[in-house]
This record gives sequence, structure tokens and C-alpha cells, in this order.
Amino acid sequence: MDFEHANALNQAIRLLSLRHRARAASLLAPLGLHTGQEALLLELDRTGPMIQAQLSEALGCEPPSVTLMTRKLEAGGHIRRTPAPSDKRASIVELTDSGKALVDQVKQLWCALAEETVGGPPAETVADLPGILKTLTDNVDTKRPTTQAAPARSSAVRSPTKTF
Amino acid sequence: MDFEHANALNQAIRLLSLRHRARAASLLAPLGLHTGQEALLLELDRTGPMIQAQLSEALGCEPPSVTLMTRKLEAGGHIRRTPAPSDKRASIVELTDSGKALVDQVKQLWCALAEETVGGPPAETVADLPGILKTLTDNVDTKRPTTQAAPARSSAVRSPTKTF
DNA sequence: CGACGATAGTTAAGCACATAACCAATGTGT
DNA sequence: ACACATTGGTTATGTGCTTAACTATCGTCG
Repeated sequence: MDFEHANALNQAIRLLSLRHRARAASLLAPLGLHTGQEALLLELDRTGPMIQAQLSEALGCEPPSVTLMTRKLEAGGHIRRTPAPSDKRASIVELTDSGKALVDQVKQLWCALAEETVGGPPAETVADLPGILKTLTDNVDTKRPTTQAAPARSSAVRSPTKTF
Repeated sequence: MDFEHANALNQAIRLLSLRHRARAASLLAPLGLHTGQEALLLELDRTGPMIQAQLSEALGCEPPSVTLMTRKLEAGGHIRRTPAPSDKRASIVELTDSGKALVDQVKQLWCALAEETVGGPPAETVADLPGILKTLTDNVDTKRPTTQAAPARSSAVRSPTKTF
């Protein structure tokens, strides 16, 4: 691949990162949330109470990051951290009522952001986008030992209808 | 759009951001560069000497960011900042010889990263990827007053051949 | 048992970003 | 000419994220 195309791609990814993050930040700000915290809340809502190590794995970021995020979300009253009875090292984290209420708002914002993101002309390949992006991510992910790189493309993304 | 799809998309973008950035960081580290600095050097190589405000615009980040980046790159000896003769506020920044040499290495890494990113199964839509990502970026970009949102998709991305 | 590697979590330091506030120079209008 | 908004740049502060170094607990194995 020549440098022109390579740069176009890398730059496109970089810019999308910046803009999508910035837009998310501006949407989340009214709720008193910062970017990244919403992922934690949503994951917690999706899977239920879990340990920080599991959160770290699910969110794809390192343990120190979840330490800081959980601390701030706890200070905000949106989550609660209680020591795990079976393992004195671990602390299980769960949504508070305030957090659950917040999640509902976040979900709406999240839908709005996604619609806004894929809005416009290309309604065709839009259904494949998560799969495509996931493939790129796996390609670039060094930690994951390349498990199921190929089948990932058509795994859980194929929705019955392309209309969404 | 239901929340499932929305979350799949947003999460995919978020993860791609993290991983692509992380991979870039690990590739750039041996050269003594941090993520984001390579974009500045490449832009400088592409367009020639320019003012920080122009850099800020080209890189899509805010002036304070370029202030810090330029300062560090200058400390590293890769760029040079000289006061602009026509405008006493502005300082024009340009590549040093060391910087030019570095750019060549960065270009190679950049190609490797792009190939690695799009490597694997989906060789079909790969040519459209920059355009697709740009469309998403524009959709989400708040600063740009929605100029040419629709035509952007098929503007400068259509390469004569899809093979790359 | 007791030693020892793996695991859960935290702290510290560093980077790229962002916004807000500020300074200095430019340019424009009356 | 002079006031004044605009623009280029910096500083201060704060966020998410990272890696490295550290503590405390858990399991396992000799």
C-alpha cells in the first residue's frame, strides 16, 4: 500500500476518534458524565454487578483506568463498591438507583449519537459498520492472541434486516 | 435505531480508537515519538512550513495541544520554530533535517500500520473505508457547519482502482 | 504446612486531548 | 487617531488513558 492511502486511512481513524469522542463528551456533559464513564455504566447495566477486573476486560482498558473511573462514579453516587465476600482483594461494583436512572438517559443519548454518526448518504453498508470496525480493531489489537480474527466479521453483526 | 445497534456502533468506534492509538503508540515508541506527534510531522512534510494556527486546523485539534506538541518536538530537535516576519504574534514551524529523516521512518510505520489495520478478510470495501470514516467524522463534527456533508462521500476518495 | 507465582487493586508519573482565561499583536471602523 | 473586536499563542487546569512499581490476597505445589 502506498503512503497516500495509508495516511488517508490512519488519519481518518484518528479524526473519527477525536470527533466521536468530542461529540460524546458534549452530549454526556449535561448529565455530569465524562467520556468513558458511560461505557462503564452501560456495561454494568448490561451484565449486572461485576468485579473491577471484569470491567477492565469488558471495557478494553487497563485496571488503573477503571480504578479512577469507578472512584469518580462512586463519588458521584452512580455506582457502589462493596468488598467481595469470597475474595478479600476484589470489590464488586454495581449501579445505584441514581446510576440506573442515569443509564436510561445515557441509552437515549447513545442512540442519538449513533444515528447522528451514521446519518446521511451511506445507508447501504451501515449495517456492516460495527463488524468492519471490529475487524479493524482486532487487526490492530495486540493483546488478543488473534483468536477468531477471520470469523469475527460475520459473527454477531448480521442483523436480520439491514434497515436501521 | 434500537439501543443494541447503537451501542454496537459506538462501542466499536470507541474500541477502534483505543486500539489503533495504542498500536500506533507502540510502533512510534522506538522512534521516540508519542501518538499525535506523527500527524504533526507528516502534515508539516506534506504542506511545508506553516503557522501553528494552520497546524491546529489541519490536525483537527485545539491550539493548546499544538503548543505542547510543538514544544516537545522542538525540544527533541525535530522541528524549528521561528518568529514570523510579517506577523509578530505568529511563529512559523518547519521540519529540521532530523525531523525530515524521522518523517521517512514514520511513513514506513504508517504504511505498515494501515496494512495491518485493513489486513485480513474484508478486502472488498477496504477502498471505501477512508471515505466511510470521513463521512462518520463529518456527521459527528460539530465545528464544521455541515458544509458539503453529502458530497463528501464521493469526493476525493474514489480512487481509480479499488485494489490497494 | 510454608514458599511462591498469579491475581485484584492502588499509587505515581506521563502523554494527548479539552476548555477557560489571559496576553500580545493585528486590523478595521468611525 | 483611537477604540475595539479578532486572531495567534500561551498558561492553568482537568479528563481519560497508559505503563511501571507496589501491596495484599489467593492458589497451588513441594
